[in-house]
Amino acid sequence: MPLDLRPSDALGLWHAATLEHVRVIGPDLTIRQLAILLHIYLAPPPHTVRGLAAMLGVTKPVITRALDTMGHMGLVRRVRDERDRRNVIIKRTVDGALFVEKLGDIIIAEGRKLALAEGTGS
Amino acid sequence: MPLDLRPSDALGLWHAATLEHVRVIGPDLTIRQLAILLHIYLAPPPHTVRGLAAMLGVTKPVITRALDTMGHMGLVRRVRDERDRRNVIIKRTVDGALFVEKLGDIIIAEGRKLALAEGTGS
DNA sequence: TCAGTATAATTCGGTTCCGAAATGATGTAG
DNA sequence: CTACATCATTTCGGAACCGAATTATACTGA
Repeated sequence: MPLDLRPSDALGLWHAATLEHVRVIGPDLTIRQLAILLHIYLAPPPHTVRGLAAMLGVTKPVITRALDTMGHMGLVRRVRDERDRRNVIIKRTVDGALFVEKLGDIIIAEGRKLALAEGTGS
Repeated sequence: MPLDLRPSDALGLWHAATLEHVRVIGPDLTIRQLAILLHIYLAPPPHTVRGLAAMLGVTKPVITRALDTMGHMGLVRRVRDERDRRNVIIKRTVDGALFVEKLGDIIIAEGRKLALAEGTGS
């Protein structure tokens, strides 16, 4: 049951991984953009602007702007839905997958460090 | 050993908690600000601008601006160091402690949901 | 006292983000 | 074919953030 976190675990992990995120990845991603990116890569497709906006409880321009930025970084890709050309389908990219994988590595590494620190401490 | 996360656990937890963070807390905190805030509340004091800047690998103006914003939100407080009046000591506040606690609750709640979902799944 | 060092804050031009409202493009129903 | 509905995007004014350079304040040592 690896997800039954105690409060000190939860915040300690967030602290360590967020710190490492800033150090390694830098400031070039807001929390909203991160949430959108993770949802695109971890939730089953298809993903639309409207769907993402509803998911996060934000307006559609927020999604459009985030896709602009992340598209420019190569993390996501837009494709018109040919069934209904009003829709835009957001696709994954190789660079985006690598980015998400790297984030996962950071979290796991920091979690492991904390587990070790606790083990020696108690 | 609650922090020995598998890759799917780590990213799943990040996904769920970041999503909930955006929904509940909103956009009013950048990743850098979050890292600074967590460090102030989870690492032993005293905290100075210089120390925080070195910790995150950023310049001091980044910290100054973040403290301006978060100070205005009531999440942290600045106090001049009377020993060496060049230094600024960053202090915790009640509102900041409540904020961090709320974030911890979000993470724990999402972690518990994921643990349950895995339990039924396998 | 007077340079030199160290700390935090401020300024600069440029970029991005915010929410709200307006616009464009596409589909649907009468 | 004409309204209407539904998407996504663009525009607007205002705010925050970015890195780099500069300024202001305070300590230190000769």
